Amino acid sequence: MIVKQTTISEVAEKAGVSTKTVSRVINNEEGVRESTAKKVKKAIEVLNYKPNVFAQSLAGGRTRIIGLIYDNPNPVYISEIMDGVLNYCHKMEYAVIIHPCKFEKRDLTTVMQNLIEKTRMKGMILTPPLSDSKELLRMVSKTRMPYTLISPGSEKTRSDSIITNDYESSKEMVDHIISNGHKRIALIKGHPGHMALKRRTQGYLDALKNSKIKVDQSLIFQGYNSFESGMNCGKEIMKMRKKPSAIFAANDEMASGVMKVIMDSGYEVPKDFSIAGFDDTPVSQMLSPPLSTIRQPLEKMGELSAKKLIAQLEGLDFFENQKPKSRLIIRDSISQL
Amino acid sequence: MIVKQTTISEVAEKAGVSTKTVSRVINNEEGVRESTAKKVKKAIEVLNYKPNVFAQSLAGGRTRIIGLIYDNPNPVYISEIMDGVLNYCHKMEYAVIIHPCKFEKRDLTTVMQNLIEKTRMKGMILTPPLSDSKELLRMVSKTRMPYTLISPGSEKTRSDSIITNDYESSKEMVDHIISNGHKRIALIKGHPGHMALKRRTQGYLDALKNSKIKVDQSLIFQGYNSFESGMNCGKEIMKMRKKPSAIFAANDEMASGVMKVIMDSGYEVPKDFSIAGFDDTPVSQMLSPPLSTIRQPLEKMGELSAKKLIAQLEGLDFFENQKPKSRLIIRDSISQL
DNA sequence: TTAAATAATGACAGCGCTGTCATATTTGTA
DNA sequence: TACAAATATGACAGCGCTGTCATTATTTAA
Repeated sequence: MIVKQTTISEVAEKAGVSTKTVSRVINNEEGVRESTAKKVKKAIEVLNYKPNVFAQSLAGGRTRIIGLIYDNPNPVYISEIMDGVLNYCHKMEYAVIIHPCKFEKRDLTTVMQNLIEKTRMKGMILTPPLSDSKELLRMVSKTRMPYTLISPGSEKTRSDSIITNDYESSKEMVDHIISNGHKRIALIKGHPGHMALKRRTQGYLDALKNSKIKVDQSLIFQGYNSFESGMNCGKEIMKMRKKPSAIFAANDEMASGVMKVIMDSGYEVPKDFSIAGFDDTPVSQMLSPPLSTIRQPLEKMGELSAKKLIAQLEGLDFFENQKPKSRLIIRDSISQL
Repeated sequence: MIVKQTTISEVAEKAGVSTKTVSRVINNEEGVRESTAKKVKKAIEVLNYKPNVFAQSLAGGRTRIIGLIYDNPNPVYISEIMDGVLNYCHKMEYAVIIHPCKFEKRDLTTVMQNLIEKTRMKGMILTPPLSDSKELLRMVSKTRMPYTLISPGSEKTRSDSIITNDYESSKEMVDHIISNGHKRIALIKGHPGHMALKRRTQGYLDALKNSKIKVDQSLIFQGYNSFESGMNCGKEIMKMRKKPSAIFAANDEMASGVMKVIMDSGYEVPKDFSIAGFDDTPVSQMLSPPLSTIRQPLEKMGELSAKKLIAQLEGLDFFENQKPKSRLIIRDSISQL
C-alpha cells in the first residue's frame, strides 16, 4: 500500500471541526449536534476516510479483536460456525483471530496465554471440546477476558454458552425410530472427552425410558467420533447373535462407519438395519440410502456466540433467550418394522 | 485484560539501554553488539515483554497482516488450505484475516477494496475460483499489494501462483483406468467458471489421446461441482444406449452423485461401472465401495502460498521450485475389465 | 599515538487516534 | 435581558513504538 490513507485531521479540516469531534462522530459518542455530525459524516464520505484501527487501539486501549479457538476440527462443523462468527464480526467491524489448536496439544494453556498477550484479543469463542477444558477455562477466567462457549457439556454456566436442543432432538430421533416399530435400538456413543455428545446419549436413554423399553447395555457401544470407530462398532454388532434392528450413532461419521460395515457384510439398509446419525454432514445425503440425521443450526450458533461475546465486551445487554433449534432430517435410512 | 502490559521503555530501563536499541533487537536489525543484544533479550525474557503490535504498526507503518480470501467454499478444501496458511503465519507472527466472500457476491471488488483499506492488510492469498477473477486481480494489482494465487486456471503467472500437478495426476488416473481395460470412459467436467478444473479435463483428453482412444463427445458431461450436478449427469448416463464402462469425475462430490444414481438404478460399482473422483474428500472413503481419487497436498499448498507471500512482503527471495505433488489414491471403485 | 573511518547507541519527533479537561456556545429561567 | 446550567466543541498530551539523525564508542590506518 503505497497509497497514503486519509487521516482524522484531514477530515477535521474539511469539516471545519476539531479532530476530537470527528472522533466523537466515528465512535457514536453523544453530545454532538446533529448538524455538526452531518458535516463530519459528509467529509468522511467525500474523503473516503477509514479510521486507522492501530491508532485507535493504541490511543483508546480498546481493540476490536476476538479469537475463535478450536481443536480436533471436523472441517464442516467448524466452517459453519466460522461463517456465522465471521459474518457477524465483519458487520460489527471486529477482527477475528482464528486459531486451530491441533498443532500444539502439549501445553495448551501456555500457548493460549501467549496468543492472548500477543494478539491483544479482547474476547474468545471456544468450540467443543475446548469449551469443556477446565484447565483452559480456568486460565481464561484468570485473565478476566470474556468468552463464550459453544456447546459445552454442562449447561450450568448458561449465560456464557450457546447451546442447541441436541438432547431433545436426540430423544426425538429415537422416538421416531421407536414409532417405526423398533425395540432393539443400539447406540454408538461419542468420544468420552466430548461432553456435548453426552447429551445425545441422554436423549437416547430417556426416549427408551419414556417408551418403557428396557435399556440393554449390550446395545450401547463406545465410539470415538470417527468413521473408523463407527466401523469398529459396526463389526461388533455384526458379531452379535441377537442383533439390534436399528442403530443411532452420535454423529454421521460413525453412522457412516457402521453403515459401511453393514453393507459390506451383505445386509441392506434400511431393510435389515435402520440407521440414524447426527450432524447432517454432507456425507449423509450422499450415502445410499441417504441418512436420517439431525441438523444443528451451526451458523446461527456461531453468530450468536459472537453476538453474545461482543455484547459483553461493549457492556451491552444480551437477551435472545431462545436457543437455536436443531431439527430432524428424515431421509431413507429408517424402515417401518 | 486489566493487566498492564510491559512496554519497551521498561525493557530498556531494565537492560540499561535506550528504547531504540531494544527496538533494534526486537526487529533483528543489524548493528547491535552481541553483548548488548544479550542483555536486552534477557530483560525481554525476564519481563515477559511482548511488543505491542498496534504501536509497531502505527509507528513503523509495517503491519504483519495478510488476508485469506475464498469463495464458494468446499469446507474441507478450505480448511486444509487454511491449516497450512495459519500454521505458517502463526510461526512468522503474521495475523491472518479470513474472509469468505459468499455473502457479498454483488460488488466483490468494492467490498474487497474496503476490506483492504479497513484492515490494512499487506498481502493476500486468493483461492479458486477467486484466483481467476480478472476483475479482482486487476483491482488488487492496482493497489500494488502483493498476492499469491492458489491453483489459478492459467499457469502463466507462475511466480505468484501455487499449483499442483493436477493435470498430470488426472492423466495418470485416466491412464490407470485405461490400463484396467476400459475404453469407453466418461468425463464429468467441473464448473466452467473454475478454471483450475479445466486442467483435469485436459488430463483426461491427453490420456485418451496417448492411448489412441478417440474422444467421444457424447461421453463428456458438464457438471457443476455439486453432488446434485453429478446425479444429473449420472441420470443422463443411465439413459444412454451405449453406456461407458468407467466414469471420471472432476471432483468427489460429482463422483458421489453419479455413483448414487448408478446404485439407485440397480447397477453395481465397480462391477457395472468404474468410477474415479478427485480431491479425496472424507466422503470418498465412506462410500461403498470407497472411491479411487486424487489427493492434493492442500495443507502444503496453503503453507507455500503463505511462505511465498511473506517472502515477497519482506523482500526475500523465494526459491522452492518444485510443485507440491498430488497423488492417486486407489481404492475399490475401479474394476479390471 | 592520533586522526579518520566505522560501528554502536541514543534523543527525539511523530505515526493517528482518544482521554481529559478547559473553553465556548446554547438553552432555560427568573 | 441577564445569568446559571447544560450542552457542544476544542486543545493538548500521550498511547508504545520506529525512523531519522546526532552523538558516542570502537576500530583502523598512518
